[in-house]
Amino acid sequence: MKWQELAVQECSIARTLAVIGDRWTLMILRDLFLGASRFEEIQRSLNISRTILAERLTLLETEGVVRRLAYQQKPTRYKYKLTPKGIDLYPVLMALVHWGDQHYATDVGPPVIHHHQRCGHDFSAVLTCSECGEPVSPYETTVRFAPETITASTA
Amino acid sequence: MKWQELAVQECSIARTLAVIGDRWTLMILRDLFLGASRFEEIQRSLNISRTILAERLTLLETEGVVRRLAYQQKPTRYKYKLTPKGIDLYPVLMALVHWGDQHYATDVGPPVIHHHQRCGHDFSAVLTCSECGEPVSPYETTVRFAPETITASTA
DNA sequence: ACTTATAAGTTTATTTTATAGACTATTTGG
DNA sequence: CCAAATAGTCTATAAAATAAACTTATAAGT
Repeated sequence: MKWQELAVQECSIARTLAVIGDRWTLMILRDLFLGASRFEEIQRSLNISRTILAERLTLLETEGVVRRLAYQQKPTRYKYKLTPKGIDLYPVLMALVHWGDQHYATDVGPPVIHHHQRCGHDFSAVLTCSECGEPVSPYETTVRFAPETITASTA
Repeated sequence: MKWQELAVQECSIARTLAVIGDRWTLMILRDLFLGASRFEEIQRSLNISRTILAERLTLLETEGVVRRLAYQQKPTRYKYKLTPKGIDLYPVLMALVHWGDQHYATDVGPPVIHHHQRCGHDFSAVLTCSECGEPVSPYETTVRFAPETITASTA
């Protein structure tokens, strides 16, 4: 199977990865969450190939994850801003951060500290159940396939 | 910058993506979470190139995300099993699922349903604060860089 | 007016990675 | 002896990534 075909799989992980699952897109999204918005800004921050950056931003815009906005005229120049759909990726980024903090922090601790203004504490991401609010571990969950869908190829 | 160099960045997202951020690894991990363990099983499920699968599994083993275990002798054959470090990726996978369910579900609903045995309900992943237990939105958080680390190149 | 600088890309040439499919080694079953 | 199964490896080709130069439009400095 080629990578592109993931988009039409009957699996939410596959469909998600078809949009953000390549080697640089999540780094671009990190920068956008940290406040970067201009092409040059992201390019310099990541030291990424301009070709790749342009292509990825186009895909993200096509998918509605970012919006391309003119921030000046003469010449018209554009910046990129997360849409609500893009902001919905926050839990993905925070889950990645947390795993990195858990398993790749050095002796000086995590490189970036996240602060929850509402409660006033530095925090890390915890996955909880939408129904009972408790933390969820994979040992106490089960999975079933929705009956109306074809799942054989993705099971 | 080349992809490999992400591993030595002062950023937990970069370090995490250096391990699991390529186009197929998260799909392989999905299969492992769903109970797949043998090479042929994963290869057939994803219809992935055997070359890539072998290389990715080797990297995951090197990084301690999976363990390679002999499940028979004569000939010795191996299966792959998530380590505790690998199981710690559960929130990442669930965050990806949730975003896909939110934005790419068809009219028949999400293709896979997750059930929380402890509370008895079908659930979706909610990101909460480790300190106050409340759901966290990016609008109510701030970020700061740990003082001991070099952050200029990753800010 | 001329030169330099900036921003947001695009183009080109080269290197690296992905992909499909054939092939290998080892054993069991018929 | 032949076929089948498993876990890979090898090879040839296609696709993607990378670095660096180039483009277009404008403003600022001398």
